[in-house]
Amino acid sequence: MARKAPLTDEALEHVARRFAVLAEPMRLRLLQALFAGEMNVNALVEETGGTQANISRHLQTLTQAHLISRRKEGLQVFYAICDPSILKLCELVCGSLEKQFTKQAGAFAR
Amino acid sequence: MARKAPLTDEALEHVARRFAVLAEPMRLRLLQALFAGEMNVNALVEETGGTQANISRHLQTLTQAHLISRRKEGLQVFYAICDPSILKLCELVCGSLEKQFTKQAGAFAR
DNA sequence: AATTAATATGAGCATATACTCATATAGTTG
DNA sequence: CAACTATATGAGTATATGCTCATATTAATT
Repeated sequence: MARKAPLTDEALEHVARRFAVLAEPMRLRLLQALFAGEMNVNALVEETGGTQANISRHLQTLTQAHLISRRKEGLQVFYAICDPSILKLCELVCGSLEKQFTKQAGAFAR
Repeated sequence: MARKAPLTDEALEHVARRFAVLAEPMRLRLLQALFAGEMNVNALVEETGGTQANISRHLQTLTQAHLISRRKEGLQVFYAICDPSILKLCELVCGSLEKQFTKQAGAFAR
């Protein structure tokens, strides 16, 4: 966030939208699968255990947010992570949550 | 995100929840105000231009997520950021969006 | 051209949550 | 204790979005 000037309302909405896109477990599962590399829809369906229709919708959401790229090859469509910040974002959150839970656990430890 | 083992479903839900808490412009505005330091509810109401009831609810959400701390002093309640990762998260997203928009703008430039 | 395979999408339902208004609670002061 | 101030919360409404089922689209194959 700005160290100097505050963000405009429009900028805040964009930031919020970015966080909202990441706020679905199924989409995180898709991203997690894609961290290993490019995959097509069917592979993602199998990997995540979701339905084809639902996965397709989530992939659309991620694509429109420019978090993943779409490459068509014959009948298949391959998706891949195209925003390098995603991994860092997830790692930051995981680290923060881990610390938080550890601290809470410590309140009981003796 | 895990470089080795994938996150469990429960962990993914926690991560998604953390992102969801950050996915509201008004909450981001509150956090932005709090980056400058501890503030009470009334000050935050004035700073953000929201209603008292709404701000109070958002502060509750942020508190329950352990992103901000709550300190009561007489009639007033002071809130402060207590999770250092928030600033980095917001900066990462802003940087990513900025790069994205710059790139899109470049498609038109000549 | 007809069939098959991979992916996308329209429609409808269910749920979550942001917002408002009114009121409750907690603490202070006369 | 009564009046006041700061904050929280119950109830209700509106909107957004995730999910599913069925079907559409696109591309390959025979």
